[in-house]
Amino acid sequence: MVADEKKISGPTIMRLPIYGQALTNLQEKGIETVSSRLLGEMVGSTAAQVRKDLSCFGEFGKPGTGYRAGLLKDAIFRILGTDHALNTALVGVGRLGSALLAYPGFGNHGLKIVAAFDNDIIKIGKKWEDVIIEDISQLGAAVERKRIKIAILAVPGEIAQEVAGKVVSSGIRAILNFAPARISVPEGVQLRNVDLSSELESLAYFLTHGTGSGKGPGSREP
Amino acid sequence: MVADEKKISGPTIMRLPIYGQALTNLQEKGIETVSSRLLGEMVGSTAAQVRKDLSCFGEFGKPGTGYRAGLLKDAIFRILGTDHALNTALVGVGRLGSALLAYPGFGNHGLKIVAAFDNDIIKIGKKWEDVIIEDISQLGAAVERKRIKIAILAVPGEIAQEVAGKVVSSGIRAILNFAPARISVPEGVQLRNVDLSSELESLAYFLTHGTGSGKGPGSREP
DNA sequence: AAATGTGAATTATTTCACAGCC
DNA sequence: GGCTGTGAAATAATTCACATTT
Repeated sequence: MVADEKKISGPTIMRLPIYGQALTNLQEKGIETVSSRLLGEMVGSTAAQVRKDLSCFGEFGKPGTGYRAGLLKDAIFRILGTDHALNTALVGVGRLGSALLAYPGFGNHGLKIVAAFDNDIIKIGKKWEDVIIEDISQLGAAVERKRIKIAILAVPGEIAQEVAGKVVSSGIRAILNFAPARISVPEGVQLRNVDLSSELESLAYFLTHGTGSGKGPGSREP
Repeated sequence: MVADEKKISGPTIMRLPIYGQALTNLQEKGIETVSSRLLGEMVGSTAAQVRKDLSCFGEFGKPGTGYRAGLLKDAIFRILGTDHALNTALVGVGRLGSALLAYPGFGNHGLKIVAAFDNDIIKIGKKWEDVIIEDISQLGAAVERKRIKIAILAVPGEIAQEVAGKVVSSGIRAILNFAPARISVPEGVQLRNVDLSSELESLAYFLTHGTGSGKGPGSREP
């Protein structure tokens, strides 16, 4: 709510969670201060990149000293919006879905899977990691009752588009899609596809064709 | 082996698998020809982008007609290197790992999970999706015997770096890392991190701060 | 001395626009 | 008429270099 953020570029935003993760690690080790150089090393980037990214919002670094890990971490999660509760629904409790329910890291910060849906009569009513699986028809009601803001889609590719439609109808405006299929959503709905096959296939390219690592997450310092 | 590829940029390579997927869909429907406009729509991009990407290698499009879906698809998988066998090992058969073993799409093209490893004595020797789980100590032998080229890491974050070391020692030169931790590898080893928490967190940003969708996979036409 | 923040330069990527082909 | 391939323009992102602060 405070008016501080300037304008943050796309790639920078994709890196913020990674900085947040590294800062959390540092804090757990009791380290209170970190330089852009060290932070860059931790996340596989450069000092200059880190400073540019971090210069977007406020001033959390002191020349000669570095950044205050705690303050910076809090600021990052505040910018991301994960400092307050952001309830999430899992749609599709198959193998991948149930793995995501238990994935460590999804439970951190404001993000929390508070409901799970499936169309398999066998699964409905069962409890999985503290969440009772409901029929997909209950989605709309649950979204309202539990203030769900984000849906994680982990359904078979063939029904992904159909299910995405139901998700959008229920009022959800952000979808993280793990289904091996492209879906389309109306304007105003945020969509991110995590395509596991694509990741593997593009990795194959870099394996056979020399070095270069592309620019996806990962890589080594220069 | 043929000398045709020009120089393909990083972002283009990340999109090739997605084009490949779309072209496969078209081919299954019996559609033999596709325009850059339609292909762009299918993958959530623009016609100009598609043409630029596809212009990198050879000429598979005919003015006035479009691209030959079949030929283009084959060319893409040949460029990616997934037209011939590329054996893959899964390391870590926990919830996420076993979901990946069964993930549809990983079995397609040249990519195939031909071995799985874990350190849990209970799991070792069991068969999961046609693959017998072996002790991690067998990794080196299996890499040589089965010509394994890529490792998929799905182990707990705390041991990810240690396991990555073993993977590299075994001779593997490409790692797809699903562990919720950054790992570092020697130069010459291709590394790609798939950080599920980061994806969710950056999606949270775009949810709260208006539209813009970043530039990760996903988005809508202009 | 060490490290940030930032304008400027460089490099990369996307978009445009149009000549040439079917 | 519709569509590709591509050089040129525009936009975006990274890297550099350095003035400034602790």
